[in-house]
Amino acid sequence: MGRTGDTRERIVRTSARLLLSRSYGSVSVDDVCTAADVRKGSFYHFFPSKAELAKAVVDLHTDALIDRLAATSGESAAARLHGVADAVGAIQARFESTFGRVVGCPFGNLAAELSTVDDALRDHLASAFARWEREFAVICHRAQQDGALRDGVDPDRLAHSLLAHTQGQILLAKVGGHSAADVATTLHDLIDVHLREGAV
Amino acid sequence: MGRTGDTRERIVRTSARLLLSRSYGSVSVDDVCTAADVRKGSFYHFFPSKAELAKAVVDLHTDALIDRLAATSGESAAARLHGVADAVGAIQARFESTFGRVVGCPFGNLAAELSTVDDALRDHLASAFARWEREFAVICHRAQQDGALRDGVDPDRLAHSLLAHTQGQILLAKVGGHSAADVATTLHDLIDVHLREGAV
DNA sequence: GCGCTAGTTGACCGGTCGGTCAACGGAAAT
DNA sequence: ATTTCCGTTGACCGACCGGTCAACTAGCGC
Repeated sequence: MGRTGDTRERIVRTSARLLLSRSYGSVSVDDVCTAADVRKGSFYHFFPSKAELAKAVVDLHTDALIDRLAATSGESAAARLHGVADAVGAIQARFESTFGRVVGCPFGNLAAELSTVDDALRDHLASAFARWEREFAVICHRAQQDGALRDGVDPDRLAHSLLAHTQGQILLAKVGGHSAADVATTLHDLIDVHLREGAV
Repeated sequence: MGRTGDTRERIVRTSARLLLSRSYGSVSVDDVCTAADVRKGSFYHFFPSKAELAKAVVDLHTDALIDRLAATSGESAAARLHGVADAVGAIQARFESTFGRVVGCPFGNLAAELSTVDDALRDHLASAFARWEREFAVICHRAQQDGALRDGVDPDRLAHSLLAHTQGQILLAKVGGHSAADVATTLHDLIDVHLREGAV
């Protein structure tokens, strides 16, 4: 075996930061290399292309998100639903304090920019979103079993709706210059209208 | 005066098409010029920069959207609310048939990609979204006056929520390969949960 | 201590990027 | 008919893009 280092990880983490602060198109491989203090040859030793780097960044965020959702607990399913909104709010708040403003969702940003440009990356993002939605759906189904959902509310549709709302809300906050706290608030509102009155 | 032509308009319309089918970063000025059969010098006669072209494209879509919303009528405010969902669905369906798949919202795509990159463009998009949201809000307020809204539903928040939902739903359809019809359906669902039962 | 190999380096490449410019052309106003 | 000036043209620019490569180096297994 040859030597071992943290170069690859440094590249991914640095890219994650740069991709949040700007767009995929405006972040060059040279930018990444400079910021990560890595020579370009090393970059292409680990990644066959810039697009593959983007996938790695998506994976990084996916893992982080799943971890945080797993840590989200609450007595009732209804409370766990609100916990999801809190998790999203917390992540966005961290980004906001790091970059000084809402910079968007790591998945949503890449999805909007590259879904029509790179099919492989779109697939990758679709999988990430699907996984995310499945996590939501599990909680929504439990909420329904608990009788916390309003009549006629389909748990799968609610999960999808929740995800869409999250994406849209973050996007609007990003372009409108709103705060991460507002994102969480409107998310809580959406959950409330789907819950039976009095449910906790 | 010198001669007059449709060059500028041809540039804008061609760009609108290209920007929907791909991303801002992946569409070069040369691409636009080739597709519009315009020489680059002419392009820069009308637009000081590529970013200014993007603004013009945003304006084009804004006008089209406002026109369509104005044409949306219905007996009751509740029906007009659903008419908004239909309008969005119709626009997306047209894009879908043109490009063979859901390609995203013209505003949302640019907002996601460029909000963190170009401040002037972000402002421009923020104004477009604000105008859009105001149109929604008027209808939501009327619905409330008609007593069609569920108790505790704030019309302004509903308008914002509707916009966010639209954006998120379109984004998810784009990355997930869903159809424009699904977007409209989920939008109708969202409206229904905010309406008092039995309201039309 | 030696060989293997994963990791590193920096020079290099062709193409494309957004943008510039001086010269030219043609319709409208006089 | 001449002036005027918006519109048009195509050659041109330096910077930067993503990506390549041959030579080199340092650590692990032996």
